[in-house]
Amino acid sequence: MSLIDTEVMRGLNTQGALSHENKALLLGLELTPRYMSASEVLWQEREDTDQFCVVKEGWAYSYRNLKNGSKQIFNFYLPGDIIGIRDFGFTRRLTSVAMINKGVICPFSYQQLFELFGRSSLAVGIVATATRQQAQLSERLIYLGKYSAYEQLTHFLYEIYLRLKRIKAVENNSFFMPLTQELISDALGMSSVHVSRTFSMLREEGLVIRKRQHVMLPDPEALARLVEFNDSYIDEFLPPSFSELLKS
Amino acid sequence: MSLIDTEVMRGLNTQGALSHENKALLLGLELTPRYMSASEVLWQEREDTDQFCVVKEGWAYSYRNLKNGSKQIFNFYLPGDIIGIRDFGFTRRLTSVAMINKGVICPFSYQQLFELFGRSSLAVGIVATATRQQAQLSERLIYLGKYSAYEQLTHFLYEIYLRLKRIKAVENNSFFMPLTQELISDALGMSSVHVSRTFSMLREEGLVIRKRQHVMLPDPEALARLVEFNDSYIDEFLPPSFSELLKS
DNA sequence: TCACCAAGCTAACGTAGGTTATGAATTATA
DNA sequence: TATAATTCATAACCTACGTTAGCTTGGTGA
Repeated sequence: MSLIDTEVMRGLNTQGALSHENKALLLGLELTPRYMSASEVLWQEREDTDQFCVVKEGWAYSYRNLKNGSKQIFNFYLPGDIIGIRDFGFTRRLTSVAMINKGVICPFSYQQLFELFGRSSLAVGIVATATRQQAQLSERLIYLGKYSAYEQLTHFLYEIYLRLKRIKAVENNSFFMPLTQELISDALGMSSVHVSRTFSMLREEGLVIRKRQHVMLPDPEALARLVEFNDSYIDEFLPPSFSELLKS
Repeated sequence: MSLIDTEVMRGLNTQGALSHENKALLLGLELTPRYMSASEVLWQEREDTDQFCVVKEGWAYSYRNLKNGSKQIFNFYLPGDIIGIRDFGFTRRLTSVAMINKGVICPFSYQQLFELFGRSSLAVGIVATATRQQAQLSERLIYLGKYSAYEQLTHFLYEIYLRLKRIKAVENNSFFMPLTQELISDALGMSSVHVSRTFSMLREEGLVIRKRQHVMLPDPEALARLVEFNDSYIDEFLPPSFSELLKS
């Protein structure tokens, strides 16, 4: 998997926005795959930052261990996602990142990206990726602040569903989700007991059927209606002016 | 105020990182000031995106009105902050932005920025700004998720204090903060009643003295210790490699 | 100076969700 | 196949915070 296969670049590409030159630059970034075992740590908070990673297989997550013993998860990374943009512009990692299940990641250095910046307009793609991730976090912020656990979990599941659908990892409204309820609770800022309770509610209502790591949403749109999902931050293409720039 | 006077660019500048050429480019962005009255709206959610703004005077905030009638505030913008980076890469605004008190803002178009991208390495500065804002949000996420209202408010006040100190708006541990308790409650995701309760606690403990829009923190470091404040996302300079790039 | 209104304080009461605990189901390891 | 370790479900109890309400304070304008 090369950088061109990541979410944003793929989006650019399908719009025919990338010039041959820019494509060549992206493909030129040699991405040597690294095989990761489950719960293997990519990096720890406060380590020096020197690289991004593209997830090729498996799921990963960024988190911070808090002084009170609990853990806050910021983001889950699915295949095609770029990890580490958050730390771009800082000398040290702001969060730790670890694999959830086993998988494959492809690291590439900041240095390589700098060289791109100097030679091409691809920077906008990176900026766009960064803002997209920020937008995802912002949506989470809303649900943390103002909605009940029921609505939070609904929103979370629907977001995962949409992201997996984008990478063709949903079949018959079913998908593989290697998350324990404890991981979910760390992401949503609630207790794992309450995650369980809330899953029970969703199950009784027939909205979510879950068997371990296998999730089925009989009627995904019903979930979306429950939370009035704002999917522009996931689905939207780049504005036309971006495409123009990238063709040059 | 030109773009060069914004937080990140100022940081770059004081490190001697900006080449003459890049400085000239930044200064060339004519920023015509616009005088804003209190609670005037800069833009609404879903409007077309076409510009950033630099806050010259006054405070502003980004927010979204929720279907349940409440409001979630994402960010407060102080003088020197750039508003609108969040929307860069999207065709429509993700949040509304309004002034809190009266002030002055300087808009500049995305188009102008694109031209910079094509001609210089300044993109890294923008990326860095975007990631810094993201980092701020991430910290808020932690406090929303895992900490009590007391700790949240403490963290919030200390963050404002630090940001104001950076722009020399703190004197004798005192500063001007034009926020009502209701605005704070919308930002922290709690009720305004509970914000008041929590302020009372902080007052009784002698940690925060507040008279309307005037705040004094007799011992700021005491607050920092309470929340183990991670200030790297506010204070840290850019990594050396960025500076190198920007000199060219 | 008075009237008005927004902002803030405090109290009383209700509830969503935290905590602790126990047991069942599932997976991993020997 | 037995044993241990996770993961999940459900119950009982508790608390931080939301909600509603009534009062005080301070700023603003005629």
